Amino acid sequence: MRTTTSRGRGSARRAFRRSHPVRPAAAEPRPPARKRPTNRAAKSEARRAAIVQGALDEFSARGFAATRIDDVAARAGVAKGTIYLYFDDKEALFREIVTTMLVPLVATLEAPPPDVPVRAVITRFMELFVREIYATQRCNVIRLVMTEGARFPELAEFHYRNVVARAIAAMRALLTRAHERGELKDDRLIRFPQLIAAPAMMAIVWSGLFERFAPLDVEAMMRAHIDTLFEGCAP
Amino acid sequence: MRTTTSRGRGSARRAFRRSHPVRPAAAEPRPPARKRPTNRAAKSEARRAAIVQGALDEFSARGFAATRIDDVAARAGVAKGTIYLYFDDKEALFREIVTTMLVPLVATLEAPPPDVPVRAVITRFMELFVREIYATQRCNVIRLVMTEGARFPELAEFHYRNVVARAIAAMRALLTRAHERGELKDDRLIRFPQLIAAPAMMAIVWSGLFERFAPLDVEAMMRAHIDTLFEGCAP
DNA sequence: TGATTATGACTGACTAGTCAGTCATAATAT
DNA sequence: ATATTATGACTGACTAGTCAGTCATAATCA
Repeated sequence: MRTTTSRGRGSARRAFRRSHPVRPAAAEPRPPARKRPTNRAAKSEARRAAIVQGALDEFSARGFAATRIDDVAARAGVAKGTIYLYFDDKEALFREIVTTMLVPLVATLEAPPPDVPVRAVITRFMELFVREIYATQRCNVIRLVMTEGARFPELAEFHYRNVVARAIAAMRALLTRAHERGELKDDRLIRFPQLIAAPAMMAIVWSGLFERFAPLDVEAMMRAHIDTLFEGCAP
Repeated sequence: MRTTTSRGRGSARRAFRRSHPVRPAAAEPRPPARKRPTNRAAKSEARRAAIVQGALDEFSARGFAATRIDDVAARAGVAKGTIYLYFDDKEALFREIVTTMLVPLVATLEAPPPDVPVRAVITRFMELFVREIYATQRCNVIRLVMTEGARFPELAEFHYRNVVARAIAAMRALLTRAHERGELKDDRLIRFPQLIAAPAMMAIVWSGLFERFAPLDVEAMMRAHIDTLFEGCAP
């Protein structure tokens, strides 16, 4: 089935420019604003969005390998061939989803966090996680990265460099300042910021596997996590 | 491709009994020790083991959907048809692996833990995790459950009931006794024992996705985790 | 303005290939 | 001798990706 790194020898090269635009509007060599420059372009953008949404739904429900392009097309209300006008192949479509859904979110983490107590900042992060990730489709996207990432090394690497590494760097900066201010007793969390995010990941995995018969109160767990993180459990 | 819940309409029913034995050796109605009571049975058991091992390798490397039975057969040094003598279908083979590799381990957790300080017990658990799971093939099996579980609801449920639920129950019992002994300041961990295991899961996911270019010192992270768990990070 | 031509987005039947599972035949043990 | 176990060529179901052709819309002309 050629699951990984597929590239049918003569794949839709034609579609490449469309598939990786730098936002077409800006890059064009000036078609000097004739009439409505929109109708065609607008429709195109809408179709593209429909395809991405359809693909996200299907990938979320079935995973990469088991998703049929025909089903994505049906969901997007589009013919199969149309998808190949917008995306090179199944894998490119998959990458697009992951990229567009997750990368923008990192900016939030990197925004210079106010010098309020770390605990307050981390508490806000956790609220953000619950509201903007756990409760949204982004949760599915992250789950997809975790479940399919091992089979798509470039995707995993891209995700690491553009999401994980940046998030960790931001977190480290924050923690380091807090440490200097004397808000942390040592550098444990600075060395392993993963410890802060681990329960969030646990929540995503848990909900994907066990939610049906063992629901989890994620908000409460996150609160318990933060309490533990700062106060510990020893009396 | 019929990834999920596949069952070619007329699948190898013949093989069912063989595929779910209660360990043939024990259950047999006494074949009263002729000469070598072994040759046939032993060979059979060896083949079975070879198949399971081959399947584990392939599934670990490629995931369920992308694994070809032909490759499993090749790896096991066996013809394709032979696999269907031992297992009903691809899914049964997959289940077998998960079951036999993980279930036995739970017993260790359930063994009445000595009434030493919780911290010591949990430290031992973490060492056990690193030595018996993280550093072994079991790590791949758990990763498989996490990555494929969502597409195999029965598998996820089986795994929950036979591994996760039992581990959590054992952990809760342990924590409750510790709480009564005054070793915990409140019931946070009792309500969310997931918080104890979260970094272990993080380690498994991380190693699967990012190990290549961002290795993680799991032992050190686990030590940091335990320190945090009990002492917290506030000065 | 309205008629005519050009464009390229869209379609879906089709190709080329994959792979789980079967079964007639062969090998082997008792 | 014959029951059991193993083999691997084969089948049939299924799907990613292609491409020749259609048609709504845009551009151009009269």
